[in-house]
Amino acid sequence: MPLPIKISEETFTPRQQAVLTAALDLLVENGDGLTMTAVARRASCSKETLYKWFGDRDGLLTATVQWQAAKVRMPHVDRSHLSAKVLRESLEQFARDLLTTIIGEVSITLNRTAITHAAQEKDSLGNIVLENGPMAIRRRLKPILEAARDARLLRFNSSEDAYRIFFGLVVRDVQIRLLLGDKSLTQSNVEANIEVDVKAATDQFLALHGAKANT
Amino acid sequence: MPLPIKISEETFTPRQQAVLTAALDLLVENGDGLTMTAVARRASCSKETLYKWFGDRDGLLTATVQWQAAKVRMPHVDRSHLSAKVLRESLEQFARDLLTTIIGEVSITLNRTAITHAAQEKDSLGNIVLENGPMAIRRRLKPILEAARDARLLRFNSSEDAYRIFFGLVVRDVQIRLLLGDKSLTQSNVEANIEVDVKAATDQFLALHGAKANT
DNA sequence: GCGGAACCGTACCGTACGGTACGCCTGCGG
DNA sequence: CCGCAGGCGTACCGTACGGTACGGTTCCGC
Repeated sequence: MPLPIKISEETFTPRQQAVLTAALDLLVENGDGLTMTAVARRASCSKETLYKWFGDRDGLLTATVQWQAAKVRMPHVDRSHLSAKVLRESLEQFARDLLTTIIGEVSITLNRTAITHAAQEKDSLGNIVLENGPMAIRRRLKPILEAARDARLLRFNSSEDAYRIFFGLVVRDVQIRLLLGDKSLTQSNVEANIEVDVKAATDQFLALHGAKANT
Repeated sequence: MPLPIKISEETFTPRQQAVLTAALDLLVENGDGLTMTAVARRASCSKETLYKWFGDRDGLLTATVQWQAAKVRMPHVDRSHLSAKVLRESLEQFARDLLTTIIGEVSITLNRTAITHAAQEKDSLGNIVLENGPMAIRRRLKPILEAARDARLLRFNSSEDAYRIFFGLVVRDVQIRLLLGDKSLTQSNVEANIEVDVKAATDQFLALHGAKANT
């Protein structure tokens, strides 16, 4: 029973959401130690119920990832009143949300799980994470970039390229290092520098693509 | 039996390397379908031998990752004759090597394996990949950046920051998308654009940190 | 109060796989 | 020719876990 790519709102009953929460907690705690027995015990439900609701282990995993991934909220920017100031603030907000998200335990766990899954010819989890992560940001950011270009606040040829540059400037090596378990990048460590990094990335992006840029 | 972080050269006999090759092939083909039985069959050796040589499954995995990761070679740059042209070419070479590496099947497999491993309180594989990937690049790149700053070819405050910006500009969202199994990023797809991306990333980096940059 | 649906808890089954034991072959030093 | 070390192949064991079955309990509609 393949779940839909898009989760609207009440795809799951409260009880089911409690189960998914338990599953996610286990995932965050134990890495992939997500066994059906453990979830059942944690959620105080029977394995039979799990199988009835989610089909099999993969279904439970998919539902969990999907449900959590959909929780990521993007900032909403008013495109009609774009000024240099508003643009900068919007970019900073995007950078801040992006950084805050990727350094979170939940995001790390979800990405790890999806990557593990992708290592087995199964791309469903990867697609969900992609769709709710990078692609969601892209969908939100590109219109803003294009509006800013129309307003002569930015210069670039391809909004796709511009988005990817922004992504790179914000994320850099932070995500891959966290995914690989780099001990020298503690969450608090990165967290403390978020504002600095956000500002730096925005400055750099504007230096490259701002109206006054010579590129 | 923890293996040393650094592999010099003949840590493994040719026969052992054949086994590791088989293990890596299985890893690339089957994702994590690396079972001891499969490796033994592929390498035409007995499981008992595997355990004698590598201790346990983790040891075999570690040896495989370590052995392969150490094969990544970094470009060597002559720091004494830095000119704007040499610097640009060096940066492009770094970008090219970095991109070429991360889009390779082997790199994707190794990173996925290490990330899966990191999802279970085990950071050994992650450390190996980090050490031979991002950190190796950093070690090589930073001296060059600093030399270029001394030669007034670059401007920046922190060479650490400069390295990370370069990394971000080169890698962007390519690696995470590949790790997540993004179908719209085929290897040939990315490969065809390497030269364009390399040039773009270098241009952008120099625009930000080149001597004439206003930042 | 009653029947049934949903669900909990637990016992159970089958399998896959990590790890071990053993029999056999080969090559080599004496 | 003998003994033995190294290694191959295979059979075997124990366990963990996915998936199923079933008895008992709660809750809801009637």
